[in-house]
Amino acid sequence: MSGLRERWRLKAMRAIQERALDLFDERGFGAVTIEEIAAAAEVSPSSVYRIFGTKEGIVVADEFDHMSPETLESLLDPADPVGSLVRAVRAYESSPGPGEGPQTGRGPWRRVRYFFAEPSVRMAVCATLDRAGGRISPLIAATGEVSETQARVIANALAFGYFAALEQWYLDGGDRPIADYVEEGMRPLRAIWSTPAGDHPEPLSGPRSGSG
Amino acid sequence: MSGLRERWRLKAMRAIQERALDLFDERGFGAVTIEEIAAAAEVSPSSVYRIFGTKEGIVVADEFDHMSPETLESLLDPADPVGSLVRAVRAYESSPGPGEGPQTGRGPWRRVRYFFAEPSVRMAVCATLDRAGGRISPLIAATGEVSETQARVIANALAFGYFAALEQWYLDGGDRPIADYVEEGMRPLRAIWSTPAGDHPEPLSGPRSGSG
DNA sequence: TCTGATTGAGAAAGTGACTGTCTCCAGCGA
DNA sequence: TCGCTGGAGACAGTCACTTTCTCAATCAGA
Repeated sequence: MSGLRERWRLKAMRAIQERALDLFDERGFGAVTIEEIAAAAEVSPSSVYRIFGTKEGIVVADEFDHMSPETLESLLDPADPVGSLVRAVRAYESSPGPGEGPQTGRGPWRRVRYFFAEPSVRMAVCATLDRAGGRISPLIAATGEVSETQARVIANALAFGYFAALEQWYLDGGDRPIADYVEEGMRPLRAIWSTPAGDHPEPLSGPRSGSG
Repeated sequence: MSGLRERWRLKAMRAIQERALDLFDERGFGAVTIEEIAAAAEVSPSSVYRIFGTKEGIVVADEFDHMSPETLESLLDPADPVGSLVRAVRAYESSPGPGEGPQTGRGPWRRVRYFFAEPSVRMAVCATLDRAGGRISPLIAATGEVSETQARVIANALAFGYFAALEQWYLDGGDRPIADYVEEGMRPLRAIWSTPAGDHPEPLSGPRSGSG
């Protein structure tokens, strides 16, 4: 396993991201072309597109998109999605190396700045979250506690609630754990699960409902 | 008031949207160029960009973006955001002319198909909802019932919850009132407001909290 | 180790969305 | 009626992204 080709790809991926962020930090996202990034990373522009799809993809590098359904399922407890999200964020946050501050240049959080500073990147992040919601909702629906529509609503609330918390973290300067923001910000959502299940579903059925 | 220039702009706007949707329906979103749309609407490509900004903008035509802060504030009751959203949707739905089915070609809902069928349009819709969330959240925060982060989370839950309901409506074929989907889908979110206020806030404060 | 099939990187040309800039005319206020 | 101005059109340029082709390197089988 792990053929040379895979290795090359991984190496190129890192190189492109690092060099691209260097250039972005230096001259701004919009002022850097894919061609320049490719040159700096010593790969061809084609490879950049093969690996990341879009310019924004270099920054977003959708982790959720590449997460296997099994991993996602094992990560998300449908009975306590907020809690599992908080735990996941906390685990992720403490993994690379503690003490390395947010905007200290390095670290995986250097990217996050562009999530909120660059409109097109923000848009790409929203698209990623949207896809994440689409993957989460069936897991929520599988519990049978809520209708399909409600599962979608809840899944989106989770995905974009996380985003909201992340933005607040960013706006505050990024020097507190993100997980704290997620936990605090999403506390109201927990009321959903502390409500008797029977109070939610009542799926669409019966006569065509009110305003016809 | 209502100078000729305004008139021209409105007329052009309608023409562009109508003709563009005709072309999209006929040959697909991706296969139609701005130049063709401009020609069909008898305006210059520059005007298309001046009016809609992007190709996707022709379809999305962000109503929320152009809503004045006052209108938004009068529309949204921070004490019952879900309820006011449902009411707004119901009002909007019954306004143009009842009985005109969704995918019967005409009607304002012809556009919605592209929200979900065309990825780039979907992305633009997400961006619009994201901006809507950004405008809603201060209204939620103004109540003082929740922290700023929580207000952001809730605002996003509302905006993208609406989107989720709309998608379900679309997937079901679009022959029931959207408001029904919104009402049913967002029912769990109402639990947020039926929870004693004091249970939510507890804003970030005190010692730098848990994991440091 | 050699051989053939396959995969994937690079090269290059093309497309079209979007951005400036300029000109000019028509609408608006005096 | 007469400037003034804002906005529409024309146009050239940029660059993200696509498509296609070629070729080298990798991997499977003998």
